[in-house]
Amino acid sequence: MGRPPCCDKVGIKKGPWTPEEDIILVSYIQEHGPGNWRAVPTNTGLLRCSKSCRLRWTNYLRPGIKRGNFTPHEEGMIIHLQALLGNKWAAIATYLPQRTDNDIKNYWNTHLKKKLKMMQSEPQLAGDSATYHQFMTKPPPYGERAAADENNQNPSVYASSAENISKLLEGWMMRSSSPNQTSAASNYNDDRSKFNQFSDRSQQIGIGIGHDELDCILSFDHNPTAGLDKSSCDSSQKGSEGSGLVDSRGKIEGDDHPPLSFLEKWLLDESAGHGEGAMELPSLF
DNA sequence: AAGGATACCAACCGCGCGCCT
DNA sequence: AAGGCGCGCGGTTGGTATCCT
Repeated sequence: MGRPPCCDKVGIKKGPWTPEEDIILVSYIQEHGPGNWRAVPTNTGLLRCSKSCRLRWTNYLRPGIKRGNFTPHEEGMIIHLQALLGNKWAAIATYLPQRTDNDIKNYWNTHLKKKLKMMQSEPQLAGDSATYHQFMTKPPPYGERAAADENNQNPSVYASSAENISKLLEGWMMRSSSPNQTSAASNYNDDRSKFNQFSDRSQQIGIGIGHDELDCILSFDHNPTAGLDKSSCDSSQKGSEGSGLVDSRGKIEGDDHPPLSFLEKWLLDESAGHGEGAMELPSLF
């Protein structure tokens, strides 16, 4: 028996999502919460597969997602967790609640795998943790925009999902109102005002994202370390199911972590003690 | 300046698991 | 108990951006 397609292929749109589609999806999820993905395309009229909707939400639109460069600490966590768990990106992502499994997977494939390969080709580096740290944190020789931007603390680097929503909303509002309104801008103040616009507008159209929630989201953009303390946003996130740091799968707050108490302890200690500071190799492995 | 090479990342695809009937 | 269905996960691809020659 062949497996039936997850959704009717006829009339299903593929490829990049448009701002309009994002708006529709976000507003629907804000109203109904994530889940029941099968019903999303039919209820919203989106010509997208349910899978595509879920993916778009979890990897891009979900609030609390930190995008852009990974901190050395995050790198360290990924490396160790990957060594321990293998390519269980979803499991790894539970320890990095601001990152999506897709993001981690991409980062591993494009950056870390390469770094580790270089490590293996220069094994003398591995024996010296200070050198290792230097090696792990130095930017790769080529095309490492993220690492360069890290030093600038460029707000646009930490582009949260809210910023994405803001951007798409900006375009949406430009179309739906005056065509000569704001052009694309990336500085903090512009973002700030866009967030306020978005918040106001969202209230009007019933999406229901308040200023507090946007403030919380903004804090991820401009204070990356704050993300490690997820309690900082709990109050404003609790109300919206699956829209907080905890993804729709609810893995973070649950007790279903893998039995990694030793590692877990280290990770928690690292988070508490180091923030995004220099990664140091624990003597665990 | 232009074309090729490389890097990055959003999105797709197919499979497996678990729940429900 | 078995099959159907929906969701989640991991691997992969394709488009775009950036860098190099």
